[in-house]
Amino acid sequence: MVSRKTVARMSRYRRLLVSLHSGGVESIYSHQLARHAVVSAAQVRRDLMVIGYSGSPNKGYDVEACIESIGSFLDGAARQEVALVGVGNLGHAVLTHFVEESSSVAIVAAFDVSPELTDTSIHGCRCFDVSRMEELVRDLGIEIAVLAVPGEAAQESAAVLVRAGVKSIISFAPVPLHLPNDIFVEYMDITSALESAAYFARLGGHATPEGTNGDGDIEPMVKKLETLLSRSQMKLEDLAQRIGARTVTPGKPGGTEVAKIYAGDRVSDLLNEASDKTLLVSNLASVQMLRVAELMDVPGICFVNGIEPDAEMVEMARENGTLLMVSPAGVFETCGLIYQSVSGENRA
Amino acid sequence: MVSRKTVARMSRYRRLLVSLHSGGVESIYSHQLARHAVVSAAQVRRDLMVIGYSGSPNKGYDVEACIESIGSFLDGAARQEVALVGVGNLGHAVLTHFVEESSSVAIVAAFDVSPELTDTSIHGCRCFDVSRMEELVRDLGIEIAVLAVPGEAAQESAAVLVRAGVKSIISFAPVPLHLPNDIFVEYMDITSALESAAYFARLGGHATPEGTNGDGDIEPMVKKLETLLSRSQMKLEDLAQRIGARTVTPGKPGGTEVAKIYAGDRVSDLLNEASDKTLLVSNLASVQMLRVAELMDVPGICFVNGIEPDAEMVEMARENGTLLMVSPAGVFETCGLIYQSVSGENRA
DNA sequence: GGAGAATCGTGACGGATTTCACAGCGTTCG
DNA sequence: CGAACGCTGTGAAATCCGTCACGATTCTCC
Repeated sequence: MVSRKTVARMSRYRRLLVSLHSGGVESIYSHQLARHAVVSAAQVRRDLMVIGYSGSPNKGYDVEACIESIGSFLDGAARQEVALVGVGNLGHAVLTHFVEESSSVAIVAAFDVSPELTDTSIHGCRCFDVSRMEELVRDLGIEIAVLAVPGEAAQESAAVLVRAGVKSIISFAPVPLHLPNDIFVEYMDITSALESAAYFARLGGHATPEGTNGDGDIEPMVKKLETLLSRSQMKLEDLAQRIGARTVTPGKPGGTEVAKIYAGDRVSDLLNEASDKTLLVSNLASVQMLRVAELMDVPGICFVNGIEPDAEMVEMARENGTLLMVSPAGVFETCGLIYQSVSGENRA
Repeated sequence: MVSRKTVARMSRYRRLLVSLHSGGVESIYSHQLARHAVVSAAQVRRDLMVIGYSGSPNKGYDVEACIESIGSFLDGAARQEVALVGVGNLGHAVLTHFVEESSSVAIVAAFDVSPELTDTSIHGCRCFDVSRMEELVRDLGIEIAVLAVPGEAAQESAAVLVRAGVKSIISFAPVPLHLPNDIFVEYMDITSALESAAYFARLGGHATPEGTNGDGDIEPMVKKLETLLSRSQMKLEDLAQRIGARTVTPGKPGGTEVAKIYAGDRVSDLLNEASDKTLLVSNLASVQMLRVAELMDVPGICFVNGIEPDAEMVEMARENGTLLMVSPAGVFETCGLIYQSVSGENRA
């Protein structure tokens, strides 16, 4: 019996893998996937073990095959159809979420009490009056429902759905549902989530001691950071996002991995240290820096303190295919953020 | 250190207690609250122990004091303010959810990229351009944020929020967030939830063996059901909802507890068995039944198979203050549902 | 007043889930 | 060609969480 949490992680893995695959990634190691999914590497390996997919020790997991494998575990033979109950704001939001998804689950019918919605079509999904719900759900053989109705109506709607043959319910209503215990219920309780969030916000740092990062050993810090960076398969663009920097000019198409960070503007050091996988962090937005960057094939530069490069530099960077980003923080903070972003991350 | 799940349950308890309190309930036993919250009685007691609230062995927990106590645990000294990022359908839905809530958390500002939303007010919440987010969040000292933006924008928004001092984030985006690990993140991932739901729907009954219901002993079945019913403090109206029956005439104001079920139409038995806390389940919609009901002070009758009482009966029932409901299912199914509803319930 | 029944509080226990740690194995480099 | 490296797969340990079971307490009813 595979647990609820494991299944949820599978879904997450698949989404990440699909995204990576479309980005051209062919194979991936457990710790890389772990980083993307924000879980531990051991967790990834164990989860993939559960579904019986094996990677190779030297190439890691084949992304395509792994997606396939998760698919055969998560998805049924036929596409599974979902009913949506309650077409208010939340219902609309849920529908919007799923128009693009060509996944193996699809919302095929919506129900609401409001007469003006009846027989309209929203994002390609037909809306019926709630009085026809039981009949339709039963006849269509729908076994999954999303409950987006007010709390008062939730229990009753759920009871009707279950009677019509629904096996799984996702409820946004802030009330516990009383249902037979072979019905799967997933609560998405915003109120409760907010109150929890408030509690933990007030509590302040409940930081898990960053400690040894699961697998790997602890190395001298510099070495470690480099290793982590190169392992993380992190693209310049990702990094920019993670530290909240704004990208001014795009880098080379397809993105570039970053394996090293150099902070400073000492050209001599730079000439020694920089490589084609180095991100330059500098508070000196001069053409000079760009020239050095081009010389050393440095793929990206991050200016700090919110310093904007002038038009000439932007032009030059664009021509060279050098990625320029601007971080509002200072050198120290920027480096700190990057470090944190790579080494000490929140694990769900 | 109190766990995430416990905190979430606290929130749930409080909401239920508040609702019960406004319904006139003064005190409550652990197993009653447990039933409402769909958890085990032991769980309730342990949770309340955590926050240091003590009930009395004979009266159970004082509802008002308990609400108070949970409040002092969950809520901070000052009201905590929340920022909403992304004012699409989902954002609207979240705002709607919270207009009525006069709780200790409040959404005070919303942010969106869309210029036409800027400086509008939605449900009394001012909407700003996202460019001012960092500044405003920092200046207002907001530490909690709800992230209702598309997946692509989630990581960047989160980074900005954290830089502005946010400690807790609730994210609806279907991507894991890479953040320092002293930031609390609660994911409300609809996609993942749906895929899990699909998986478990297909899997069919993963029923937890209903087993001994936590505390109490196992008694002969009839006795047990009665005990459970009387313990459950279940009102006729609740029961109707839970089995998906439609209420035709209301019962006595304030509702009536139901402690016993009698199914059948043998008047002689009925005269022996029925009490003022019995629900009659019958497939015979005759005036005769109503007379007996009145005679025995039976508070409610449930007709099965969707049989509608005629106008005369409805009139009579209304006069007598007898609650009439109609269940679409047969006697067997209705009884089964009630039984299930009382004894074997899904526990989240 | 004492027996009985019901409840709460809590230490002990057990199951589930995650992490640790290491064997096994292909790859790379000297 | 052998040694070192880095990864996967997995048994074992650790941790978290919920349940059980029982003593303590209070009320009710002879």
